[in-house]
Amino acid sequence: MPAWPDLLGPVEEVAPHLLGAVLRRDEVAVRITEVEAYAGTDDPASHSYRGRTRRNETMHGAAGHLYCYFTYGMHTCANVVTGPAGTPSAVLLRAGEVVDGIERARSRRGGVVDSALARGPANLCRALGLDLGDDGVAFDATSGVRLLLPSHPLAPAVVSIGPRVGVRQGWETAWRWWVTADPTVSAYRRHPRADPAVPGS
DNA sequence: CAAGAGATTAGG
DNA sequence: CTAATCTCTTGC
Repeated sequence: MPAWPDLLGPVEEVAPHLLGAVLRRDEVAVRITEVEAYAGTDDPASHSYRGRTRRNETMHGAAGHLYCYFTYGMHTCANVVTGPAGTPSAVLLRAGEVVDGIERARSRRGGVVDSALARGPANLCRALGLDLGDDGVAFDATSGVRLLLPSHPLAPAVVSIGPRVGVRQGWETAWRWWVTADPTVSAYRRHPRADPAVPGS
């Protein structure tokens, strides 16, 4: 029996179930309002599309771990790994609502309105104090990083679905889920040089 | 080996 | 629109 049976499964099924989950890092907790799915070698937008590297090592591990990566020379983003070991897939946590430790989150983010404290994948990490040192940690008491899944998935009526933000290849795949009209959700931005639509699709 | 792109963001 | 400047991929 895997440690996180609810996280193990096709990433496009697990991802929307993470909406409403609470990710806690010590005293700060965030209720997840926006996620994106990234799969293995068939998904051109995924870090694991071109195989295993030192950076995406955690993505190839077992479900129930945190995959943190560094990007654009300055930002950390966090994912929940959802595949069995050897099958890379993960859910990018794009935005959330700070539900505990808001004073600490404010001091880390400096000057933004509360709804923007954890808006955007890199900002969510800053609010929670997550960085590369948290890559690969398991969700358990000893790591200080915990994940509380909702007892029931959010009703489909309050969930919106659309294309992933900022990806150049595979942008047509509607693998982004967010809580409809939630003020903490980030704005959609197309990649400046997104691949043209495939004719006939 | 050098250059470019990237699951981003804040600031003009 | 640009800079910030890490990690990996692509091109010469």
